[in-house]
Amino acid sequence: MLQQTPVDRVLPVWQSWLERWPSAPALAQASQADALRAWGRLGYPRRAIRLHAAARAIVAEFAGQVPDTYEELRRLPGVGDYTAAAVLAFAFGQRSVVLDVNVRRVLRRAMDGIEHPTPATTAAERALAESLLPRRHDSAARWSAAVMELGALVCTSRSPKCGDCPIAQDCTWLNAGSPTGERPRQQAKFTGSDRQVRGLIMAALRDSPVAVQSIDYVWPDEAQRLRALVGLMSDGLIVETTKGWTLPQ
DNA sequence: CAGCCGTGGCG
DNA sequence: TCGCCAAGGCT
Repeated sequence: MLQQTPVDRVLPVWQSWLERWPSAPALAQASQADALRAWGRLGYPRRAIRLHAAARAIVAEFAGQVPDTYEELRRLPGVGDYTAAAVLAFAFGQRSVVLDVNVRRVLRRAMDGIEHPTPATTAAERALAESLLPRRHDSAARWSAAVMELGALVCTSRSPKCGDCPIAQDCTWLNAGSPTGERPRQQAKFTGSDRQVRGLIMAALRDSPVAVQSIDYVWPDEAQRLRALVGLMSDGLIVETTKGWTLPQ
């Protein structure tokens, strides 16, 4: 849920989700449609499908127990480098290099003196993080949590609160006068995009099925609407039934 | 590797 | 108002 989504927005959904499905086997028994509805408006609904699929994989391949190795975690749908590393550190207390956008930004500024990290994680960056990570396992997980928090609350992308920063004296970027760097990546416009159309379709189907001949009220442009429907279908987020378009059961 | 995938709050 | 950006992952 936290992938590309602020903690404050995730928290209420996460709580009700775990109340309803407190374990992987519990989630595995739910329908995809129920998972998608419980996901609500968190965004990127493919994550809900992947989380649900991961729960079923955990049941099928790991006897219902979340695996505790990097390789096994990475086999689960929706689990990439960051998520696998985070689960190892924060759920299992292992020493793993957790490189999310917050950690990357803090290290970039403090150590390299550059405002923004590159779009993709580099080998040098990984080596640096590894060299800074405490050797003790419990200290390592605590360090990662602390740096992530520092990046999320103080060393933010826009208007960082350097006055509140505990490592301000040692920050290369701040000591260099906080030079403006290049933007990491520009995000495509959302209004009028296929993403918006997909979101509108998903929002409608979370409430109830929509008859095939009635779906055009969601978005007038037929070509774009069709593109969104085909995409959502191929992503396994919607299906066409006798009742019309619905969430997958 | 670049492009794509939601949503909402904030400056 | 509107662009920026958020505990990434996948193709």
